[in-house]
Amino acid sequence: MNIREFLSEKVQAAMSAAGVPPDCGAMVAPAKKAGFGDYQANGAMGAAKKMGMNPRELASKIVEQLQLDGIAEKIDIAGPGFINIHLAPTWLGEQTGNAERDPALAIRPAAKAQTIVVDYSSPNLAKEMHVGHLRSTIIGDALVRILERLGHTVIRQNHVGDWGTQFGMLIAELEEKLAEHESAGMALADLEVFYQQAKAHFDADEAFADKAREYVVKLQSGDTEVLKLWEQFKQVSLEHSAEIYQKLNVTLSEADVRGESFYNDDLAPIVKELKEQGRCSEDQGAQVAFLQELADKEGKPSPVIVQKKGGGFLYATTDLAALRYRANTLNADRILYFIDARQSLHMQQVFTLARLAGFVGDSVSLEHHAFGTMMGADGKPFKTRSGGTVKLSALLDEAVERARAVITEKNPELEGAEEVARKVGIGSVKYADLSKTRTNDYVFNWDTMLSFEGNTAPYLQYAYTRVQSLFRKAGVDPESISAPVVIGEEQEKALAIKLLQFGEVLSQVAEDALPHVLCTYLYDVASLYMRFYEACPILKSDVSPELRDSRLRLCHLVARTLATGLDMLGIEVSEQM
RNA sequence: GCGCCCGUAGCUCAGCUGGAUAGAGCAUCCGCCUUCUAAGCGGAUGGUCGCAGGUUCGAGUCCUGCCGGGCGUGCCA
Repeated sequence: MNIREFLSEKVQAAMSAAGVPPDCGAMVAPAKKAGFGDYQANGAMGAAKKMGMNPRELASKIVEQLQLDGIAEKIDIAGPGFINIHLAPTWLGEQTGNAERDPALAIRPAAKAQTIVVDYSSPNLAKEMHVGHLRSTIIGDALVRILERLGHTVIRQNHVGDWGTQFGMLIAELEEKLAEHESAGMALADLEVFYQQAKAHFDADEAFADKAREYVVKLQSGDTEVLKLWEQFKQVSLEHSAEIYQKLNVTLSEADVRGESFYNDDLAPIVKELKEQGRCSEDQGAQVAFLQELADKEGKPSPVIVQKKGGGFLYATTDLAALRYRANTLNADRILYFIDARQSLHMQQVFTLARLAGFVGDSVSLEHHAFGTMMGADGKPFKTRSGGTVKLSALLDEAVERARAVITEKNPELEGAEEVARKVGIGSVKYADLSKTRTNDYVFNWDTMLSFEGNTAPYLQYAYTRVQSLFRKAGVDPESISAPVVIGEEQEKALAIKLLQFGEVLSQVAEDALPHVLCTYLYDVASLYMRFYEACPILKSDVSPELRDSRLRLCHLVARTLATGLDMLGIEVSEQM
């Protein structure tokens, strides 16, 4: 049940019956404040304006036509012409009962199942994943889970950085380590250190630098020995990433890796085709496409270099190849990119050029979902005191450590505390990032990221365990309860309405790619549940069996909504904590 | 210079197609555990929504200008 959609249709029908032109929207939305009903329709005011009528008068005409028998218990008109709808508890009870019984939680799959390519995480294999990779990885993964849940075919693409000049240096360094009888795994145990060593070596040793440059050329021309070294490097680095993904509970696997190197053979043909189409031309020795579509105020076109002076290719070329592959070979209807906002112009250029060149059809939706840079407390890009970046694995370990300490303090008897600490710690870090929508820069803070109170993952996880605890104590299988759901107390009503909005929230999140909307929703559910829990006794002796069962069913729907919603965010729940 | 993003409570952030008295969390203060898990609940304090105009029945939301911050802006990705 999508209440909003349902009421919209009803109000729309009443509006046309009242003589309102069809282009005036019903403007139905959940009421902003208690006291204004449960849902409000704001369309009357705009329509009255258009029709030259008194808005309150028109509102009352619409209300006369509004057929909500059995659905609304009261409809009133307030202020300049707001129509406030008070839903009937009996109807809400029925709807909630239906949702509780439905294995799909009354979530309807998307009207049209699409093929959606999601580009996310995409770390540079030359270095270890750091906190800056968190957003792309986590937000992308949440979207992937949500889209799949709604029935779409999702193709994950981990566009790892596994190509380019720096790899010559890294491979040359690796070769020397291997000659010293070190295994690749050992030499690359710490990618950060290895990278720094290689860089230092490169800067200090002229002969080594020459070899590094030579290896770049050999790599690109397919030299088997060099390729073998590269493969080894890549393998060890991917294992590092896989470890992080597992810790993070992210669904990416090695099968989703489609790195830059994958498109190597497509680059020359891409440029060739652009040339043939007359979309790029030589300028200062490079091949450049000038995009009039992205011209500035003075009409100066936006330049995109697709081939360097020396003949080498750039990331724009690679991204064009990737776009073509995703649109044509993977047959995407939508292609989503979860990448840093600093690449906004680049993405815009590539999207524009790909469309112009016909690499991507008009029907394919290209979406760059950008987010800002992680900043330190000083307002500068986030670094540790020593100037390095914070490794993702260190952050996650710290999070689990802190969660363990809290558990020891709050619930020393807890069985499986280690597992719970993991879920709470990791969940906190993920939720802290997922719950913010900021497209601009955001500040990294250990304490807010690892807080376990208020609007955090543990709050939601805790609400879930409270429900589970009730069922353990009652010794009842929630599926076996047959009593109807009866909505009596205001806390029950508020909770029921919120629970029925799950589906509409998911559709919005899928469309706008904004997981924080789901976070806010789940927090609301948990919060309303806590209030309900305080106000409405369930297993106490003075509660009638019918009321007890009704409330247990409400609890059951809460638990399933929270578990399902958190799962879509990639956050796990525990039976106890 | 030009372009993109942003400016909401002491701090971190919500605010959906413009709607009613701008909301949470943290922090601070006051209450609530002999009965369903206190990682909780109730209450209080706290805001010229950067500034100035404009559009209209109505603007945090849309438009213009300014101030402030971040990022990008031809051969790294």
